[in-house]
Amino acid sequence: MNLESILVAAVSEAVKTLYGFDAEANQIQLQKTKKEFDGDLTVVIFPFVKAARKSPEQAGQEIGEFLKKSNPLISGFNVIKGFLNLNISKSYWLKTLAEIHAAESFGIIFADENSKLMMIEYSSPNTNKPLHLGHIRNNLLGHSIAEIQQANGWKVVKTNIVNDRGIHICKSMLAWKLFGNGETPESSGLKGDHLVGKYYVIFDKHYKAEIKELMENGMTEEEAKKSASLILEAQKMLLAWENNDAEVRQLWEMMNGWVYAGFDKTYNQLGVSFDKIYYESQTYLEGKSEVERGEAMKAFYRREDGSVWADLTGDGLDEKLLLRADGTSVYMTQDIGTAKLRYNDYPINKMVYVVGNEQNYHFQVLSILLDKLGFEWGKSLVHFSYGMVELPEGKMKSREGTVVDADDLMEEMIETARETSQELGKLDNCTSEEIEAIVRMVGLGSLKYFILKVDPRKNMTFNPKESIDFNGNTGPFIQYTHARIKSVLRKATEQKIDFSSLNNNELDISEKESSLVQLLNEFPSVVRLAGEEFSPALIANYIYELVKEYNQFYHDFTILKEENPDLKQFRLVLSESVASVIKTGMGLLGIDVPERM
RNA sequence: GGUCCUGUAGUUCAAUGGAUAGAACAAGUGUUUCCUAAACACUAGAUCCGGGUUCGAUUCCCGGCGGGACUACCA
Repeated sequence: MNLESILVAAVSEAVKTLYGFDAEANQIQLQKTKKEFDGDLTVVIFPFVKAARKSPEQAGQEIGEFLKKSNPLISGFNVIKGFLNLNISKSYWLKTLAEIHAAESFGIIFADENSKLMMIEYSSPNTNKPLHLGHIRNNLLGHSIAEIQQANGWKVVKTNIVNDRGIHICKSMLAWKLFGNGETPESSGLKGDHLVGKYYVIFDKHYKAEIKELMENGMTEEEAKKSASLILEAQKMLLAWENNDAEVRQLWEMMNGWVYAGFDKTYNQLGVSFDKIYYESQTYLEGKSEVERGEAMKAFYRREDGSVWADLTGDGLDEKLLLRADGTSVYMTQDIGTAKLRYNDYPINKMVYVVGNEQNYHFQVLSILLDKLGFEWGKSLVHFSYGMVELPEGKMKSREGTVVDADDLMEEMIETARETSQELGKLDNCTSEEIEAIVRMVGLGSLKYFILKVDPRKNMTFNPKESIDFNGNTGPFIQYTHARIKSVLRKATEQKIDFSSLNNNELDISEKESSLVQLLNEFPSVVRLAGEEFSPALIANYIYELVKEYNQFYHDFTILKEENPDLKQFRLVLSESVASVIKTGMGLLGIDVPERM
């Protein structure tokens, strides 16, 4: 039984004995004692004052006395207002640290054959332009959540749906065909995804010019948008693609090949990966046939022009297009097909889509459509909806060139890490390979932590003009602390000091030390909560707090020069445990920590 | 218009209905013969407005005001 449940039971017994009060579980509120007060854990007395018919102070005093007498874990207490602050015995914390230190993978639950399977979709890029900062948030969240769920005992399949077909792809293809003069990644020196993105922009430029011209000749904007030759050509291309036109398919394969090579580099740099990749081009036909099946079973209906729709007005929503009049598919069509294929391919217990909150409506609709098609799992899809990354001026707009490119940003962060390291002279004794590895770790660590420390549901702001900090609540701060601990441990090993376990369980350790053990002890429940809430931010904030506390300890106490060998050993064990939790926790965020920096 | 999200120091972020609303950055000041000063310490600074529920509300409810997203034969 853990400390909390022991105390809850003890408090329950206390109020029963003292006041004849049968407390319900949620009435016994145990919380961590705030820093400014003496104590480790605090019982909130207010729920009992009515039954006690005493002032909160008096009741707190009585309950405190009772607990202290009946429980050797409690070494003391004090009451302030309606709060009973309990001191937990030092020996308890020593025993706890020994357990933490001995644990194989503290805080982690491994999956076994009985574990349930969670499929997590993230990234889901379009193959018409390179990845940007918004995708970075998506990828980091998806990867981290997969790690966190795995640490909570789920079997996880990471998946990606590549939106490799559709009108937007045809736009890049058409522009390249018209204006590209055979340009390739090799001939241009451009990364493949950037090259294709360039033609997407070129399409848009020419398309806009054409619209403008048509409007000057008297068309309304709406008419012009529909009748511009470029868009008609792109639509024709999409139709040709769906009809397996050899030439279009060949162009498509070539350009997508460029993009995939580029994406692979970006994913690799970012440190994310997938167990199973689906391609829209391979799932949309399944979606189409599902839509047709839905039409046959009268879940959907066909309009006179041949387009197929779902009427969702009964669900409080609008009507939703599922197939265009020319028979081509839309985004929703393929998502239906992809979902079905996934459930065919895997025994999925929980399907999670990591997709931005701008698509809340889309997933609401998808869920209903799958349900209407008779899939019993339709309503159980989880849309993990995260907030947008905004610039100080507002949303990033690819057409206005305000996007922050993923490759550029990562490179900048690594360069900043390199400069900082040089200024501080931290890596003067390292080989160039080591330097490369460390500055990469630190640069990416700063970026990843910056993004993941924010509550995923909230929008966040990124200011490209102010580069991401390396001091304070940042990735490098945490990495630095880890490196410092490792440095001390290396020296201890050199000095042949044994810190493989604790020899003395009756040491008189300080408040700061016992509170560090207490904090370490919270790690498993933070991992549990992060899993339930789908929130890497909880892990990030926890690690920051741990590291901040540890740095105070490191500053105020000496480790290797401590004269009492048992105390020295305790501090080494404590330090090693902190380093281990930092490494594990940061690992759950997809952030590496260095041995030195 | 409709649906949904959101509003905390100058800025970026925290706070299972609990104590004097925490950090970081930016500003100012200090700490190094001592295990890595990418550290530590100190000073100053905030809950959009109005009601309600509660012993207690940043948190829950209602009404304003501000910001955002969605509401495409785009993805």
